[in-house]
Formats: sequence, structure tokens, C-alpha cells
Amino acid sequence: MVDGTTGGEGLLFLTDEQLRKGIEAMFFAYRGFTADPDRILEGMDYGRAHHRAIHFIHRSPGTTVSNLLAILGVTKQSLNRVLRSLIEDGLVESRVGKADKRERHLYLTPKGAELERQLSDAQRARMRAAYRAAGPAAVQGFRTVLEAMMDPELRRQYQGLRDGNA
Amino acid sequence: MVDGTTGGEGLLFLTDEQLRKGIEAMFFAYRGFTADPDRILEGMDYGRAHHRAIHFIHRSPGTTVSNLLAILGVTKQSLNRVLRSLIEDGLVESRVGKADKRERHLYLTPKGAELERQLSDAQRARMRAAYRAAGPAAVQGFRTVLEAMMDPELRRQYQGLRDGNA
DNA sequence: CTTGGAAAGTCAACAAGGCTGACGTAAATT
DNA sequence: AATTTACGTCAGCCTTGTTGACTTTCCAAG
Repeated sequence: MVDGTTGGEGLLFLTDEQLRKGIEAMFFAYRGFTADPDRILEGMDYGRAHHRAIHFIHRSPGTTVSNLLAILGVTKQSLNRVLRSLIEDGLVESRVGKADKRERHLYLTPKGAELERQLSDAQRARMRAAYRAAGPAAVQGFRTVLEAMMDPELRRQYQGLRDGNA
Repeated sequence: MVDGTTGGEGLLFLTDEQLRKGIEAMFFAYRGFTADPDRILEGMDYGRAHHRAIHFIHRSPGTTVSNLLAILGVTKQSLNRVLRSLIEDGLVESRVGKADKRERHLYLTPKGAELERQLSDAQRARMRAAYRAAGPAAVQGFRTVLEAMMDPELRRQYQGLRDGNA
């Protein structure tokens, strides 16, 4: 179907074989991407789901449960299980909203921030090594392709995200 | 720690903020990456684990269970459950090895190949759209960074993999 | 020929982290 | 006053990962 010779110019990067390579690169790279935090989390009572919650609360302090739900793309029951344990263990604080008292605003406690730092240090270290090895131009391309792979809705989450916290 | 001003030249791509963006890009992009096959699989009795097995059997017909184990990075009990259902349903064929009769060589049946095609068509379509939108230079960078992110052992799996099927 | 160990398969039990459905409560909105 | 929204929770289920124990088959070394 895609023969790479259609245009005669440089469409060889769109062959099925090149696409397969890209697909496998995503698979193997994602394993590396999660490996370090996973290693830190194992042994604690937490897993990848906790890491994700902590990450996004750190990034958007005061975010609501609804916002988090939209970003993470899980059900509230699933998120609640994770959040409950984090709150019980004193890593996350849940404050009733001032303007709208139905909402819960989420913050990392100092203890939560400490774990966040530990996890993201590990993840950033790998990322930094990869970036450094690949160079700025490659990083630019990396980000461009990833962005193009996202669902449009998630792309908006990724780019903007200043909305919703009016 | 990383201030981006150290060299005076172009190290801004190594700031913590840039790294965080990269981390989130991986997170959101991976969701898109798996979304289409997941959608096809839901309703069938299969999941992402079945997809992965089918993909790598398609790519390396005649591969052994051990090889697959090494590539997928799961326990044999986990893989076995998946493989068993695929074999029972007639998507995968397991042939006793000629040279070493302990080994099982795995092949897709026509029915298995048909599902593989369906799944990878969907995944490739998204990949192709992303590649096309980003352009060849970006794709080059994308692959370079992903490769740098892999664990060394997995990078070897990714690159080589003509071995092991003596 | 015997035996050690590798490859594969199987059973049981368990955990994380998804899901649906149903229900409750408080607060905001209409 | 009625409805909708935001959140929490209980119960139950599924997929996919895990460990541990055990068996069968088979190759290869002693």
C-alpha cells in the first residue's frame, strides 16, 4: 500500500517498515521511560497510578478531582482508590473549594513533594541523558512527532491546561 | 540544578521544564499510540497483551517462547496464559522444534495474520499521519531520542533481533 | 546409561489497577 | 423546589502482571 516510491522524492520514511520500527521504538522506549520510577515505587505500597497522580498534582497544585480525572483518563472510582491512600498516608492534601464547596483542591504535602522529587529526579535523569545524547534538533523532532500522535483532546491538555481552573 | 545557562549556547533544551514537557509528551502520546488497537480489541476476549504477542510473532515468525519472553519482559506464566488462548482460538500455531524438540516455534495462522493486519493497520495509520505531519527530519529525531531512552538490553533487542532463531 | 539442568507447561494464589453499576450527600443552579 | 454537579464509596468483575511449586520433555555431559 505504501511503497515509498510514489513521490520519487523523500517519502521513504513513510514505508510500512519504517512505521513498524517507530511502533517498536515507542514500545521499548516506554519501558525505559517507566522503569526508574517503577523501581523506586516497588516495595512502597504505590504503583504507576500513584506516580501519575502525584505528577499532575505537583504540576497543577490546587487542581480539582474532575481536572485530574480528565487528564488521567480513568474512572473516578479508580482515581479515588489511589487518591484515598495518598491522602491517608499524608502525601496529598484535599481542601474544600472556597468558591465552590463541592470541589476538592489537591496539593502535595511536604512529604508528597519529597516523593515527587525523588520520582521525577529519576525520570528526568534518564530523559536528560537521552536528550543530551540525541541533541537539540532531535529533541525538537521527538516532541513534534509525539504531539502529532496524541488524540486532539489530549493534545490540548498537553499544550494548554491553564483553562478549567477559572 | 539544570539552569540552562551554563554553556551560554544552546542548552536550554535540558532545563527541568523542557524535560517535564518531554515526560508528559511521552505519557499523552503513548495513550494515543495504544488507543486504536485497544478499541479494536475491546469486545473480543483479547487485550493489549495479546496484541503484543501477535505483533512480535508476526515480526519474527518461528520465534520461540523464550525469545518472546525476553522481548516482552513478562513472566512465562503471564505469557503462557495469553499464548494459550491464542492457540486455542486458532490464531497462533505452536510447532515443536526440529533441532531442539523442547522448543516451541510460534507462527500466526491465517486467522491470526488477519487480526494482526487489522491491528497494525490501525496503529500504522496513526503513526503515518503523525510522521507525515511532522516530516522526515522530525521523524529522524523522534527515533534517535526514543532509542537513547531505552535500556541498553532492550536497545539491542530493538536494533538486532536477527539472532536467536538459528 | 545416568543424571543434571534447560525449556516448556501447568496449577494455585495473589495484587494492582482498570472497569461498571448503584447509591449517598452536599452544594450549586435553574 | 427540583435538578444537576462534584465527589465519595461499596460491591463486584476483568486483565495482566507477580511468586512459588511441580511436572514433563529432552539435550548433553559425565
